[in-house]
This record gives sequence, C-alpha cells and structure tokens, in this order.
Amino acid sequence: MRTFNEKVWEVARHIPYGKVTSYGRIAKLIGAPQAAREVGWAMAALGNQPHGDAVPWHRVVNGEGRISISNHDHGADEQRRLLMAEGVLFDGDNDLKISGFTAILWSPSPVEIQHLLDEGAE
DNA sequence: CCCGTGACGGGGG
DNA sequence: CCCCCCGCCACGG
Repeated sequence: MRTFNEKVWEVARHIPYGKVTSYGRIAKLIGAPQAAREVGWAMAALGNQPHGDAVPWHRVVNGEGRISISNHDHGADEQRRLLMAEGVLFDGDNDLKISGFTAILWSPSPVEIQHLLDEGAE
C-alpha cells in the first residue's frame, strides 16, 4: 500500500457487486482529487498485474455514469456485458450510459476507506 | 527537455 | 444533446 496505483487498486477492489463508482470519486477517496485521469491509467495497467483479475475494473465509469473506455478492441462492449450480468441497466440496447447511475453508486464510509489505506488489507 | 496523448472532470456556450 | 477549453499528471517518443 504505497504507490498511487496500489491505492487505486486497493479501493477499487472493494466496489460491491452490482455497484459502480467513477474515476474521479476514487481519486478523491485516495486523497488525490485532481488525479482522475491517473485512476483511468491505473485501471488500464491492471492487465500487467499478477492479481489484476481481483479488481472489478468494469465497475468504474466516468462521472456521468457512462462507459468511457475505447471500443476499438471491444473493451466497451465487454465492460457493458459484465455490468449487465450484475443487473446494471443501460439507457438503450446500444447505449453506454447507465440508467439510474446515482442509485447504484458505491458510497463507502470515510472510515472504511481510511482503514483500507492504513492497514492495506489484502 | 519539449510535446502529444489519454479508461477524467468541471464550466460554458 | 453537442462541442470546446482548461487544469491535471504519468508515460513514451
């Protein structure tokens, strides 16, 4: 629990099934409110991580509740598929905007986050 | 060292 | 709904 990326992954690892959050919200949770873009970079770097599959990257979307990953390699479709499998609904069949986004937002208590970052639970 | 590039976000038009 | 601009910051050329 030290580097920026490790903090991002540790927090993201705890997003509950069926819930979602945004890059910006994670940035704020780890005390780097201006680093939303870097959170996205951290998610992209998961592929090269040993236990990267333990992090539910698909539950992280942009602040408007819209999938913002590029779809040139069907990444967006994959994220949409994974979310729908958890009961997350979208505005339309071919839409990347989650319907009822604010209602399924993950809102961890500050205490919980503090604990995660301090203890570095694994 | 400068510069382009984003899985971002907020503000305006 | 769309588009643009700007601040942000790590990475790669």
